[in-house]
Amino acid sequence: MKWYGIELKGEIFDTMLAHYLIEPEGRRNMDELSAQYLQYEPIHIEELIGKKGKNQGNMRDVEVQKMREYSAEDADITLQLKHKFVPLLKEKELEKVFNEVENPLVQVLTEMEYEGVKIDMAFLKDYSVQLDMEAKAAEQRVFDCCGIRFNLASPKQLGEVLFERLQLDPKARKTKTGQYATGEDVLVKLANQHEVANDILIYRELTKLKSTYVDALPSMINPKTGRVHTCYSQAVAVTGRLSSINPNLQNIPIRTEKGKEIRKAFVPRDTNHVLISADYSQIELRIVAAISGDKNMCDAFKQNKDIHTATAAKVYGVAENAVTKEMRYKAKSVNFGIIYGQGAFGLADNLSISREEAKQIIENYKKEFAGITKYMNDTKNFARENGYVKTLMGRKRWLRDISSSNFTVRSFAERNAINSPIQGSAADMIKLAMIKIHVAMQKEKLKSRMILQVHDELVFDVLKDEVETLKPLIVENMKTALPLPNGVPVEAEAGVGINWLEAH
DNA sequence: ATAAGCACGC
DNA sequence: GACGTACGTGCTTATA
Repeated sequence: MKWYGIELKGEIFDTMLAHYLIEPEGRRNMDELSAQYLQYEPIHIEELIGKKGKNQGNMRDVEVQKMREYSAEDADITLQLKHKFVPLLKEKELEKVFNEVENPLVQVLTEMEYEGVKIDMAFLKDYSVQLDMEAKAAEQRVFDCCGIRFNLASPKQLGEVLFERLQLDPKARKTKTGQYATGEDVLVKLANQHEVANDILIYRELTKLKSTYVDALPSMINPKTGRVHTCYSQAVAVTGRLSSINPNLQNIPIRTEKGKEIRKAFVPRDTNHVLISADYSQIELRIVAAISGDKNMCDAFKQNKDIHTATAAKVYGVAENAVTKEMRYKAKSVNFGIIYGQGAFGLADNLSISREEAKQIIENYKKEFAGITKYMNDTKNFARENGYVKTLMGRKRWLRDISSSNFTVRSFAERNAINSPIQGSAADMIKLAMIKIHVAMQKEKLKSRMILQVHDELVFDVLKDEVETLKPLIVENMKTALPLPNGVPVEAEAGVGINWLEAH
C-alpha cells in the first residue's frame, strides 16, 4: 500500500488515508504531509526511489518492498503521523469509517492488485487490426465527403472543416477557448442534416476503443505475472468511491456492441476457472429511498417493483400496467437526475422535450415523492449549518462553498450535498461487502480470488469446484453488508462465464 | 510538460 | 434570474 502503508504492530495504518478522511478537499503528497504535521523538512521520497516517469507494473508489494529499503526513517515518520492522526480521527468522529471500512479494506485491495487479471492478448491483437481497418474506412468516407484530407483526430481541424469549409451550422456552438465544439451531442444533432457526422462518430468510437483499451491493455501486462495489475486509490474520489489507474479497469466499455467485445478479453486464469460477476441492483436509488424515507419509493422497493415503472405510474397518475415505454424512459431519466440534483432545464435538454413538459413532470414527481424533496432540503440545510454532509458509515464530505453568495458556486455545492451521501453510502456498502467476502473466503480457505471492483460490481476469478459455494457467499454478503434504514431491501445478482462479458 | 477537448465507466 | 448531472481516468492534439 504505497510507501506510507507500512505495517505497524500488526495493523496497517495508512497516514494518507487518515489525512484524506480528515480533510478530503486538501489532498497532499506524503512529503508535504509529514512536513505539515511534524514540521519536518520534506524528504521527497519519490525522487529517492526514482518514481518519476512511467509507473509500470504498479503492484503494491513491489512498491512496499522498494519502500522498505528506506523504511527505517519512514516507519518512524509513519508512526509519528499515526500518533497525530488517531486523536484527530476521534475528534472529527471518523473512527468508524476509518476502523471499520478504510483500514480493513487496505489488505483486500492489496491482494486484488497483487492477483491481477488475465487478458487474452491474442484476441485483442486481432481486434486491433479489425478496428484499425474499420476506422480507416470511416476516415476515408469523411475525407471523400468533405473533399479534403486533414487530421480527423484533431477537434480543432475538424471544427474548421465542418463549420467554415462546409458551413454546416451558421450558429455553431464554440467552446470557452473559441474553438468549434465537436462533441458527441453536436455531431448527433448534425447527423440528421449531413451524413458525414455519422462517419465522424464511428471514427471517434473506433479510435477510442483502439487507443484506450485494445492497444493499451496488452502493453500493461506485467511480464512476470502475465496479468494486468491495476492500482486502486482509496484517497482520490471525494465521495469515498475507489478509483483505478494503470490501467483503469473501472471504465471498460459495455454500452455499445463494438465496445463490449473488449470484455471478452478479460478471462479466468485457466480452463479450471471461470469468472463470477456480482452486482447490486439500483443501489443508489435504494439508498435515496432509505435515507429519505420517502413512503412511495420505499414501498416500491419493498414490493420488489421495477423502480422506473413504479415512478412513471406515480408521475403520470396511471396504473403500472398502463405505463408505456416512453413513460418509463422519461421516469428513468428523472430518477437519474434526482441522484445528481438535476433541475427542469437539464431534464428537458436530456430528454429533448419542452421545458413545459419537463416542469410538469418534475412538479408531479415532487408531489408524489414528497419525501425526496424533503430530504433534499434537509440535506442542504444540514450542510449549511455544519459545513459537511455524511454517509451511512459516517464518512464526511466538507462543502466550503455551501453558503457562497455566488449562485453558480453555491448550486454546485448543493448538488454535491445531495449526491455525496448517496454515492458515498453506496461506496461504504460495497467496501464493507468486499471486506466480509474477503474474510469469509479466507476462513473457508478458498482458492478463488476477488479481482475487480467497479463501484457496484465485484468480479472474481473462481475455481470451477468453488462456484456453487462462492456464488451464494458473495451475494449474501453483498446484500447484508450494510442494512439500509426504513427496511429498504438490497438486491444483488451474480453471473458466471468464461469471460467478463459472459459473466456480467 | 501542460491544457483542452473528447470519450469510456458507474 | 443566474446555472444548466455526481464521481473518476486516459487518449490525442496543440502550445509552450
